[in-house]
Amino acid sequence: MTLTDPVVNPAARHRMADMNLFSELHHLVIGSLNDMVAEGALPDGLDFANVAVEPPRDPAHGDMATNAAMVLAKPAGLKPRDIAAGLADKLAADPRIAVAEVAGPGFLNLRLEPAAWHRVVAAALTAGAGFGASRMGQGRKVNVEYVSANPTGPLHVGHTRGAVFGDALASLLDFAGYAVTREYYINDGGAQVDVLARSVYLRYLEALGQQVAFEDGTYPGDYLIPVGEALAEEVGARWVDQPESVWLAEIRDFATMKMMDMIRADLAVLGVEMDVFYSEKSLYGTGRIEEALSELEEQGLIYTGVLEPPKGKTPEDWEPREQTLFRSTAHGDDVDRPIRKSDGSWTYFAPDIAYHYDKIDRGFDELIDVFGADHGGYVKRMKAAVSALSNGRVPLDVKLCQLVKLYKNGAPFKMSKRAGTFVTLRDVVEQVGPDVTRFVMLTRKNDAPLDFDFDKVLEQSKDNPVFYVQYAHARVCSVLRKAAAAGIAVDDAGLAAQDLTGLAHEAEIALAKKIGEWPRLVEIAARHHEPHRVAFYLYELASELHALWNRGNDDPSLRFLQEDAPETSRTKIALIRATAVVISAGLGILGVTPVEEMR
RNA sequence: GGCCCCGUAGCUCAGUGGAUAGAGCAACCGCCUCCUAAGCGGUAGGUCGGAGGUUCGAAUCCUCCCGGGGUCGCCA
Repeated sequence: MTLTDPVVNPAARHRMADMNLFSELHHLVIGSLNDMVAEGALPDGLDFANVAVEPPRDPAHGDMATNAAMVLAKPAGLKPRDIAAGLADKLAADPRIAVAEVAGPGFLNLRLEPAAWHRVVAAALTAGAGFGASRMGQGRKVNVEYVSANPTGPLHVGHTRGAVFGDALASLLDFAGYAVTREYYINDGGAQVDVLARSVYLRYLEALGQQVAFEDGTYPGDYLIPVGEALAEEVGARWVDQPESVWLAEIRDFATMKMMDMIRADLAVLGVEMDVFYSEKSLYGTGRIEEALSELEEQGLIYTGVLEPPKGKTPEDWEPREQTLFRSTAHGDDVDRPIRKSDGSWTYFAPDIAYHYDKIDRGFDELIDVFGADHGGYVKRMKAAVSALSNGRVPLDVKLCQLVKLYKNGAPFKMSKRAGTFVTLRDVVEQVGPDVTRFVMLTRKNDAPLDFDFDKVLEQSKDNPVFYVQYAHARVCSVLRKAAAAGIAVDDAGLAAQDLTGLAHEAEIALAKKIGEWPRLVEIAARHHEPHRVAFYLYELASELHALWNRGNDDPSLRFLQEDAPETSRTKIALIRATAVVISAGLGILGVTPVEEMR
């Protein structure tokens, strides 16, 4: 996926209003390069796609750096430093740029005028929660499928991570300009809901006073007791001593409905709200599965055949078997995959194909599936199916969430259904709250395992990133309250209009620069489908604020409230209020509420 | 054995094809008559698992190898 398109794009002017300094300067650089082409300083027909404007790793190299000269040197047949020098002359004429100097092998380092950073602060105050929102997605329709837990019991910790990840990713994409649908696929069509029904039947008998035994192959969980009771209340004793054929279908529907009510409530506790719950069962008997498969059949991708045994390790009960197969290898999979069981019924893969076909049919431009890491082996065949069904038009990105390891006071906390130490989503949220749960779940990349310590996540110290970020926001609010009490106006509109030329100290500019990174970070995180980047950025932003705050200890002129100097105070308050605006926006994407005080 | 993910400071982890690879913890040295010290500054700590390759430039892309985890035809 490429971010933007080239060169003289009329939309470029509008992007200026986004106040993404990086993309602004990128367009400036590209424009200058075009000028150089027009003047004959560069040959025609150069590809500027790899020209980047980025913050250098070492701040000593300035505020921005571009690799333009090094990328273009070879195709242009010129020395990188010569191109850089020519480009530097052009860029130096821009009012935002204080210094443009050639460095190293041909980097062009740019130092910006403080006013450029002041504009960032004002833009944040003006845009408020919308600061950093991007048009990158151009309204493209994205479907994010997540959680999709079997409707057979309460959500557990693993689901919690997927729920938070998927939800934050959806918010991030929304913020980046996509039209997002949050979706949950209910696996209510397979054998596991029959098991659920039998388990509920036992609880039903129990509710009617019978002694029952839970054998293997049933769910013994207490959460089914009220379901059995509710069923007994509704139908009375009429299914006692009746064969399964009489009650199975009805109890299955009843139980699935109850489970989904519970799951919805669990998600609500976490603050997750789906747009669509899509039932697997609704695909059966309606021709939807057949429709999807006939689409594949027309492409010659369905055949009857015998699979080779897995290479290396052959299962003991392996025997050659003829089955209906999907030629997923034609779309990048390693082996073809069965879509029918030997009894003629569908494998789980068949309705999944139909489900994704339906998503494509609903007009989504991109699909994202969030799965647990144990579904890794499923990725290639799903991508193959989507590729085939959409003729390669719709990309599917599958994000795998690794395990969550639980700790209590530094000691591993083993989960066991039998020992009753099964930790549910609700357990976690009730113990530490939705905000902490959500933030902590995003303090690791999705494909890295996550340690979750019930005690450490509640610790109020800088070791706890949740607290650290919240504290930064609270500190700003504290200053605003004090300022208001001193009669200083601190409304955002007024602060946005404040003259900021007084913000000149390097520690103040450093904070403004961090704020300026926000729009760029949003786009990078969205492009990678990685919401954890938002959490890490917020930590860095909070760190800049805490640093500046403490500089006030040594240097009173850096304190935000300056006695008898309300204008100076307002200037400094504009900076930290802009910081709070970004923290608030970032936390909003993560689904975390910013706190105003922490006492 | 095939496929997927991971391997970066003593520990836990960030890192967008860019310059001398970062943060937190732990260790050591400092900072509160002052907006929340629930915080901040500094010192020290690295063959980015290994070897090739692509590139002007690789922790990042490709190949192979080593180590850890996941997964592997009628469970979803």
